Amino acid sequence: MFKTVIKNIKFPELDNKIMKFWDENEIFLKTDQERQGCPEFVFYDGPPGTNGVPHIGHMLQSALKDLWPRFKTMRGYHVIRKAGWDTHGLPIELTAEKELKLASKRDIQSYGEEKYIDYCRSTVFRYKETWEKAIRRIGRFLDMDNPYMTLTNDYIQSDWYLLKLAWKKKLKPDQTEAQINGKSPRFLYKDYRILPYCARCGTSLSNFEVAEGYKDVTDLTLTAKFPVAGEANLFFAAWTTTAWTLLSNVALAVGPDIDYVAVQLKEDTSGGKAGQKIILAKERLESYQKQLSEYEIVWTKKGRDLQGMKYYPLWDWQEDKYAHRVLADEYVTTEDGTGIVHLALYGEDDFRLIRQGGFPLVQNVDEDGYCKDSAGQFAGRYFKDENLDIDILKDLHSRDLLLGKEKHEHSYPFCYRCNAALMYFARPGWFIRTASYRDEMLKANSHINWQPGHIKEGRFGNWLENTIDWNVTRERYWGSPLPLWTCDDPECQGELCVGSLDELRRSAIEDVDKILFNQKIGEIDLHKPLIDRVHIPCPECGKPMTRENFVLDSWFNAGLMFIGQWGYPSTPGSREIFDKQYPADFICEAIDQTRGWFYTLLATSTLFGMENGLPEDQWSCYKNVICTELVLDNEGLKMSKSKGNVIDPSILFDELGADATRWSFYTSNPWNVKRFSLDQARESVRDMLLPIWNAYSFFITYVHVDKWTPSAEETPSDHPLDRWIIGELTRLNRDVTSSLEKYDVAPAAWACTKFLDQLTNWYIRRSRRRFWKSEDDQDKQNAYATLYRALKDFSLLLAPFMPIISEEIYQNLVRSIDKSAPESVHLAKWPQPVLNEIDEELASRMDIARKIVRAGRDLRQKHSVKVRQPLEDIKVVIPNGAVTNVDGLRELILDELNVKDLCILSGDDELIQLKAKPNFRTLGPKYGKNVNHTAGIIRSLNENQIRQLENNFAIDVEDIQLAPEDIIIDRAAPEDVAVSEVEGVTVALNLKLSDDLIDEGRSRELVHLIQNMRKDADLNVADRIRLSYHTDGELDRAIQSQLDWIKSETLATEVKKVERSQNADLISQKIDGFDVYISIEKVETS
RNA sequence: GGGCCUAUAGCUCAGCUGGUUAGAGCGCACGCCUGAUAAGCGUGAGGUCAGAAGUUCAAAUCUUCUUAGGCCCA
Repeated sequence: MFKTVIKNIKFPELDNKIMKFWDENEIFLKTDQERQGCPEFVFYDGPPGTNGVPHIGHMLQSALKDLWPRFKTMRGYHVIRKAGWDTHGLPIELTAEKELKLASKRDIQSYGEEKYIDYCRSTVFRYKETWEKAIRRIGRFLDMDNPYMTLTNDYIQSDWYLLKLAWKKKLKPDQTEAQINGKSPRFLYKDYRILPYCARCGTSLSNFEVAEGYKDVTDLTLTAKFPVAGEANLFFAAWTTTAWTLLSNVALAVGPDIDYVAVQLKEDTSGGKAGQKIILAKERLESYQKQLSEYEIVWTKKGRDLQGMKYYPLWDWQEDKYAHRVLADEYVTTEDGTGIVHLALYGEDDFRLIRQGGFPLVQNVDEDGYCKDSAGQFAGRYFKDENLDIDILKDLHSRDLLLGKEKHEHSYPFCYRCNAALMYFARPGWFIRTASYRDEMLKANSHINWQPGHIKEGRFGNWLENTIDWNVTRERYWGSPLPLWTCDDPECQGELCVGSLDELRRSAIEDVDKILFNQKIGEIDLHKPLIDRVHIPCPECGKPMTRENFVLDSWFNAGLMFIGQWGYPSTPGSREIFDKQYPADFICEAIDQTRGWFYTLLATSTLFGMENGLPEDQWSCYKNVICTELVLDNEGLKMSKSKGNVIDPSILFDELGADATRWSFYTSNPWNVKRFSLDQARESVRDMLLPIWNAYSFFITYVHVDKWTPSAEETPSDHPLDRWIIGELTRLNRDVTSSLEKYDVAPAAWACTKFLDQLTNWYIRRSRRRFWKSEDDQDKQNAYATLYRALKDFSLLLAPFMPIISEEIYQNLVRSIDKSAPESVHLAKWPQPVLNEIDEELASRMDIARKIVRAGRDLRQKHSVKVRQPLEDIKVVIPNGAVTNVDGLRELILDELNVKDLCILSGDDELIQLKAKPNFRTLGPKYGKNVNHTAGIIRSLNENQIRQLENNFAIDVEDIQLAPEDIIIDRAAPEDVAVSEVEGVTVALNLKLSDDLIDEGRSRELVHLIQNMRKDADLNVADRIRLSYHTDGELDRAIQSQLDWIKSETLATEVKKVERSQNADLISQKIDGFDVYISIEKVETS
């Protein structure tokens, strides 16, 4: 027997109940166990960092990430849903630095590397429980007991495995990169890159940190004169805002297409002596007017013609036979300075050009910000020492190498921690040659299904096209260690990349297990600082090698979770599970991951795939991906603490519950920016949850009255409502299934909303009488069986979306009467749509019936005739081409509109005016420019002509032949008749009231009053009553004429007309202005 | 500065390959219903489709530009 249903449902309480049920019965575990041996559906969960709290955007993520695993489990797949946590990376170190009040790497050194790293480790899981709670609260099934964590030894060894793969792989000799720098052809190689760097803190900064610290400052800028080699009195003029970088100048850059002039000074000026010739961009002449004064242009040349010219360095100690030449590059502009740029190894573009041009890598200011001994008279000076600029300036001036100086205001980055001026410094790092397998990554991308589609060729494709080699290391402390050892002898090139702990054991000089044993955590620990104490004999010279002091980019770390989560390949058993769990069918993250996780997964898995001989379509470790957008507040602003517009997810759960919160994310495309508000989320309760609950509760109420139970061999009903709703259910099943298979959630949700409307506002509404009528006939059985199936299947289809309410309904509708059924809706089979249950013809007839009803209601409203007042007849005109047969649906319409008769009129009734409208779709191609002339003719066609066309005859009008398909016939109602039209369906209601109709209407009013009294008396729907009333005259006549009907409607066993004095319980009411006195009394059944 | 996305009713969003009068839900107004009832239903008002130009017989839809917002990267 079905359990009774709480009318006053509180969804957050239902959440508790169902989640408790899941826990106690280990439903999640069973989704794993019961699908063992089934085909795998592979889902990868991206690892969030847990030193921050989850926000509403993560709820969107969770809602989506939970949907497909549930769906696929029901579809018969085995789905592993392993949680993951990102436990490395800069955010953790920044938190630690802040809390320990450490401002620099030097501070960290003096605090103690080991203590610092211990502290980092201790903060990693600070909000892990908060995360776990939020994930559970939204009803997500996720294995958080066995998560993958990037800090484990198994995971780190996966890092090592992949790095070793890259290290072993070499460029082919014909690949150009090998020629450029003559460096290691390995796919893992050491190089430099320019990073924002604080010399005082000894730390490079992330872009984000740099952005924190820009300030407007006034600096002394100067324009130096570089003497052209072999030409007396000819100089290049180059401008700089950082005089100290001149100490490391190695080249000058010009724009290839920029016009440069050599101007000869006519007199001595502050910038030079008469006769000297200065080279600068023509466009910049004007701004040097003061220094140049009177001059003459000697020649004009394009920048590219200056390329290769040699010049003398500003100081003797800078001499280097490979340096001090001019090169041309597009990046040079004439926006400021002289249009000639001095290059030193303290800028990103500089670095690129210096490298491309094969210039020496000179840095005369060291990483502490002091001039090196090689910097002549400036050795030992601090780079931002104010006098340094002035001394350089004076020195140049004294040797007539200064064209000009001025104060210049610009914005310059400062260290956000210590306020010192930053410099851009070349830092070492280890790189993976991603650029050399760009084409392979593009091929891999071609096999990925992106939602939304434009990401594939757009944002992500563009990013791949522009891939440069990937710096996978950071000069930090807390992270996966780079497993690369290089020879202590600087002359020796020996290096070794270690691919696993076992390999390290075999290779190391020391006893690895002893050195790496971390007392505090009681196990081997591969992190710094222990790993730094391991040495390996050099394969080249046999001397000891020391580990390169880097940790891995945490993006690299996270990017190889496809092997890392199993600890592949070093963990026993990982190969077997990896083979089954690669590649992922589905991942889902926010759009910022195109440069993050989406990219790093692809970059690592493509390398992995190529090296392991996987086919091209498996180079990407994910096949389908949904990119979600941001969740904003209802003003379209980013939620942030400072604006105070953050919606705490727990508020949603406490007020609305998990299902409603989830649903509010499913109803719009997740790849569009979502404006989110609590009010909007509340709509999910009102629009979906309550109507579902009401429908379910309605069913249970009547099932209890009739003690109905489903039987195994239901004969299919031929009632049109039943056949129709089953067809719509099947259609829903088909549409939801295909949408979800395409990873397109919103249309699936919309289809559910539409079905719910059809179920509640039409099927149940129109079937109510079938449930409450007293005969227990086949029709009633059919109604029960149909509604039962609709609710049951609907709950199955909703299960991936709203796991709670669907579980509750399933438990009652299925499990409470069939203990052999799957224990949970989430272990049940997804219903298979039987497509021949969709009767398209019936569906379109039903559609017309609903339109007729709408038009009829419209008329009643316009003429203020209540639905309780029966009317004689309704006339309906249905457009040509539509189904004219409403047989079987006639009763529905009559009942809904409370009319006695319905007649379908042929199209030529006087009710209707025929109008022809041009069908541009066919006319356009036929008439082209003359389409408007033809359209005019069509609009002025008379009814006869239209009828001819309607009857499929072509006609000629004004020499133009019109075909039937050229017009669209519009049946409009003339303004002055009581007629209404809804989407082509026109109806007329007969509003004339006969005495009989009036009597009927009044007795319906009486029934209405009695029903209200039943409700007020708290009677059960099946309780019988005795009815007493008093009235006279017209109203009494009406009651007498409908007595039997009134009795059956109100379940009155007897009706007594009484005098007012006879019964004190009589309650005074009014019907149509007549007084009536009524009392009811419940009949006690024995 | 570059790439990508977005702009449609008061709000949140649909609108496919150009083609009838641009749709839905919410909100609002009015009304209905009441044997799902601290629910339910209907009708109505409300739009120069961000702006401009172009292609076309025809543009919310295609092209270009502009404006505003967003994300990512420099």
